[in-house]
Amino acid sequence: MAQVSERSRYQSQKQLAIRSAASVFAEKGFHGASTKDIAERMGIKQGSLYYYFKSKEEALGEVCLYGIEDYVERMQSIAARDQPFEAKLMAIIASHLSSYRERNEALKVHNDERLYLPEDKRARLKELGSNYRQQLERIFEEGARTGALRDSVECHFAAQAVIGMCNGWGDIIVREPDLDLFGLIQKCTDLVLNGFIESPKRKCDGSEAVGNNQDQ
Amino acid sequence: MAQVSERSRYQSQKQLAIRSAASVFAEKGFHGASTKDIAERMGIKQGSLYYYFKSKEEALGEVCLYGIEDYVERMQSIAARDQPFEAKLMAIIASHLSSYRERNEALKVHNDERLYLPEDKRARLKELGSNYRQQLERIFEEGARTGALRDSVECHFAAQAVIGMCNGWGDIIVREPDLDLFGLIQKCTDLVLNGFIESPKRKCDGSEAVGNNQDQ
DNA sequence: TATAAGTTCTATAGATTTATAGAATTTGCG
DNA sequence: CGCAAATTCTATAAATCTATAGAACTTATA
Repeated sequence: MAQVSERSRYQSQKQLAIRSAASVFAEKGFHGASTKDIAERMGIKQGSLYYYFKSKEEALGEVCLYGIEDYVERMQSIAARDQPFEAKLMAIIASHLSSYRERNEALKVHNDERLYLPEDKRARLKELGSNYRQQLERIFEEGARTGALRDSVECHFAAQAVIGMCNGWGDIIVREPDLDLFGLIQKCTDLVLNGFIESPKRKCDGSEAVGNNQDQ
Repeated sequence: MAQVSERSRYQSQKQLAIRSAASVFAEKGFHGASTKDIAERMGIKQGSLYYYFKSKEEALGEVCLYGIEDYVERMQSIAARDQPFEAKLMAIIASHLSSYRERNEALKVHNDERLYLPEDKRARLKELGSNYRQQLERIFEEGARTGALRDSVECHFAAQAVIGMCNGWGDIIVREPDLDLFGLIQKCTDLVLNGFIESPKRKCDGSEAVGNNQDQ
């Protein structure tokens, strides 16, 4: 019956295995999750899981990689755009927060569980994470160059702060399915751009940049 | 009887047990840590640990409570002060970030591992966490009332955002002992107050630049 | 010193988990 | 159909890990 090739079945089952592992790891943590849990969520028996993963640790490695690869790809596509700073920032925040709502429990697993991988298996993840942060840093640097940012802003701090803030919302987004993601994206962007304080000299050009972009 | 002395030994050993558990849980996670690990860090044998904890889960509960109690106490003392909004905000950020550098691996454990406690054991933690957030919310509300904050600021969002951002720095602070904490505190406060954007010219009335676009 | 309470140790039952081997089943295809 | 490869299953060893029981050791004090 299956018209598709064997290779394709393997691929789709492997994908299912990775997603099942992501789901279980996100819920119970790496050490709290058993290979039986993962296999059951996938609909096969515990022993069969080893047809797709050499070890539980390898499963974690693949889940983390899957999660962060997607995350970095989005960043690259945003960074490459020809848009003003404010629009890029909002797109990045939108992409980051959205990935917690979408298929991507894998990103949460990467954030929370990657430290349980041995050093050598974490090298690639580090590279990708640094890449993400550096691209965000460069966006801030460009914003500073074009005069959109205050002179005092340190781009390394800024990038780390935005990433950290978004990661912080990740937990809440996952736990509260009814949360208004779009409103949250706007409020976060507004915070990062303008802060909370009342200022006598506030830029208030509402039409600019911020309302007109949506990322997936 | 010798109550004083023996009682005192029990107390100090129990405290040591809680800190050892906090340290091991912070490093390996609740499920990744064994009671043997905790006992060894404490300098006793695995079985002896059960003189101080009825179960591993109870140990987690006590660690989490220890961590967040301290955290909430600091918030209460700050909230009670008679200071302008900006000073309180900075004090809160300072307190939060400092606790990751100090004795308080317990706060990190609370943040990362408390979900592995059963519902009923988490009730008290929830209460304390809510208390913290509500007090911070009230500080923002007061800031709004006194005109220090923009009208459009939503205090619930603001409180959650500040907490999330600080938690995000927690991981980094723990991992990088040489990080300049005082500089970080200043930069975080500056971000929350002023944002990153250059704000030249125009002041505007109530209508906000970014906050008014809803319905997704 | 003798005693009793307090603290820690040893040993182990019982449960769970990872990973492997080989049998059994399913699938694609000539 | 009937073969061979791909996929999944069963069964299990070996290594955990939690929690308990009871023995042994410590300490304060009578």
